[in-house]
Amino acid sequence: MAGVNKVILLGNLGADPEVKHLEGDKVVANLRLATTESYKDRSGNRVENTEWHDLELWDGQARVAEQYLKKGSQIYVEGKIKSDTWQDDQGNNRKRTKVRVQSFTMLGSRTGGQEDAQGGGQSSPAQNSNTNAGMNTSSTPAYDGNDSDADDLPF
Amino acid sequence: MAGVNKVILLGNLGADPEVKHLEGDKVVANLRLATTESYKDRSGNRVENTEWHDLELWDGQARVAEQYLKKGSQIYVEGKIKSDTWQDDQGNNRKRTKVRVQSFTMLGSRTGGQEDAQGGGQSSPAQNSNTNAGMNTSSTPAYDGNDSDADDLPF
Amino acid sequence: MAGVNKVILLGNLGADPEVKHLEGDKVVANLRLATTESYKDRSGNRVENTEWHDLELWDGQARVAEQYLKKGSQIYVEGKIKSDTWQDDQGNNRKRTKVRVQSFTMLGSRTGGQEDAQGGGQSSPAQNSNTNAGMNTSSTPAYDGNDSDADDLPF
Amino acid sequence: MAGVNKVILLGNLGADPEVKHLEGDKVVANLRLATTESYKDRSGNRVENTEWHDLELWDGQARVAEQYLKKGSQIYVEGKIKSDTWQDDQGNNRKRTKVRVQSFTMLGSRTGGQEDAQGGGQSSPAQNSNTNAGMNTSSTPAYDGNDSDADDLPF
DNA sequence: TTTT
DNA sequence: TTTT
Repeated sequence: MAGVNKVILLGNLGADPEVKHLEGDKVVANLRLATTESYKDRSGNRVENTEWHDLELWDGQARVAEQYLKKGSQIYVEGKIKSDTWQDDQGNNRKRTKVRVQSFTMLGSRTGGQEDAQGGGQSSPAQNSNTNAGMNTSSTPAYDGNDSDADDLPF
Repeated sequence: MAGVNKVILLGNLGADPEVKHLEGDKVVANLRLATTESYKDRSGNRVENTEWHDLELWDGQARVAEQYLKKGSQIYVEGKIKSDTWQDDQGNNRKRTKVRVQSFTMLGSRTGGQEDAQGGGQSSPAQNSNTNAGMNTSSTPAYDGNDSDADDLPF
Repeated sequence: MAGVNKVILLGNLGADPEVKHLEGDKVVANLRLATTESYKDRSGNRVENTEWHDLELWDGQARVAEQYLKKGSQIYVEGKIKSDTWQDDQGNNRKRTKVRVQSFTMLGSRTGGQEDAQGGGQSSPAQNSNTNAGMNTSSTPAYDGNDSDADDLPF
Repeated sequence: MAGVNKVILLGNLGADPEVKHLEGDKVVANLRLATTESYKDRSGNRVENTEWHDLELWDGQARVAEQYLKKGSQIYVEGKIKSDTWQDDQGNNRKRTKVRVQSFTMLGSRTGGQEDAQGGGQSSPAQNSNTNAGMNTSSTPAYDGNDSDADDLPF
């Protein structure tokens, strides 16, 4: 009965977050995350393999994502697999799988250049560096996922 | 560039493994795994939520699954998310997500009764217990996923 | 700055939990958990290797452990590594490392026999089975670690 | 019997790797890794908490670490907890816990400046950025931990 | 002793 | 000291 459903991802965003502000103060953000593995094949050639993940974040997490993440951002994510199933117009069973994010940590950005990878707005000089500013949406375990509490935003 | 794509699951099989023996000694097994979380809602009622995962195992792993797993088996799984994308008859982009298993460990079975949850064939009395016989397809990290080596089967 | 410190264990308790009730309603439980890996060495002999872990649980988690866990219990654990450092009588720097548990799930018990591995008290027949009764101290992510709330106990 | 003993860390090195070349081509590297969590306490003050981990890497992994890691490097690590126990001069039981690394991925470096944190030699412009050059010691699961194969070095 |  |  008891189960475990845990996903750990580390990769880069393929696009800016898509954020929807719903009624009742609810917010949802959808992210496209690429995780790339690279290895040598038999002939010794380096091969790269990229997997694209659909991430879904809610409320506090979504707001942090909206403010600080953008195309190219590198993040570490913990979450769980969550599938939606429905019937399409032809009556076929359809399924779409995404990762429901429970916490994430910003690691840096690949965009390079002088733009601020963390989305601007911080006054702390430390976080204005382009490299690995490091920010965790749930650094203290006691509030993991408790994203309805705006005061829990990590800054 | 470097990425992490890791899935950790613990749950029970919804059906016996579906195994296909392909040419060239290759074997693939598909499993349906349920992970159930349960929690109390606002009204204090216990709610259960089951997620179904499509697992894919190859070669050595698939052979172990074929021999020892069945409907009801409880397993711990490590793997990665892997999606297939294609166009359907109507030209729509389709996507199917599964978990490519890298290693798994048998924990027990929910089938109860006197049947042998481990699929029979073992002579060890210890492993004939219905509960938590415990078997790992890749107990030693050096061979994690090296499932082309039949000698690496864990028994 | 941002970091990840995560431990995932699955094993059996070597002894009953040691529980201390402190002032101010605080409770701490210490567990000894064995994780065993087994593999074949070069000569093809099966080798078993057991690692012993010191687990520390607080408050709600500790209370669940006290009630339901005992020597032999099989559990799945998520937590983090946490070290205490101090100077001993001779002025040497000493360090003791343990795993601070954030959530755990009961998987079953190896005690066999007719005793109720889950500590008794449940009325649900499903949970009275000796096998894998399955109970999670934080099945819903929103309350992971929120162990100060007695109402969050999973039953 | 079957067990799981898994550690996932993401942090920065507190010092350059200490590498010992042993007889028979064996190499061992020891790393000091800091994982920092930060959270707000009740008064709303940001608190930082750093845990220091002793990492041990062998052979192929150790050689990669020696070449490419240094003080300040940010890495993602998978491994397992491993303790040594012994008796000290006074006959007391002593225990030292470390993390035996199974795979790691370089994420970047905090050293800044013009030095190439990844050790130089890459021609890909993407990898010449000082940030998040990304390199994985075992990108393909089939060789996780198979560090006796020098050809498995990821470049 | 890292990092921000 | 667990478990098989």
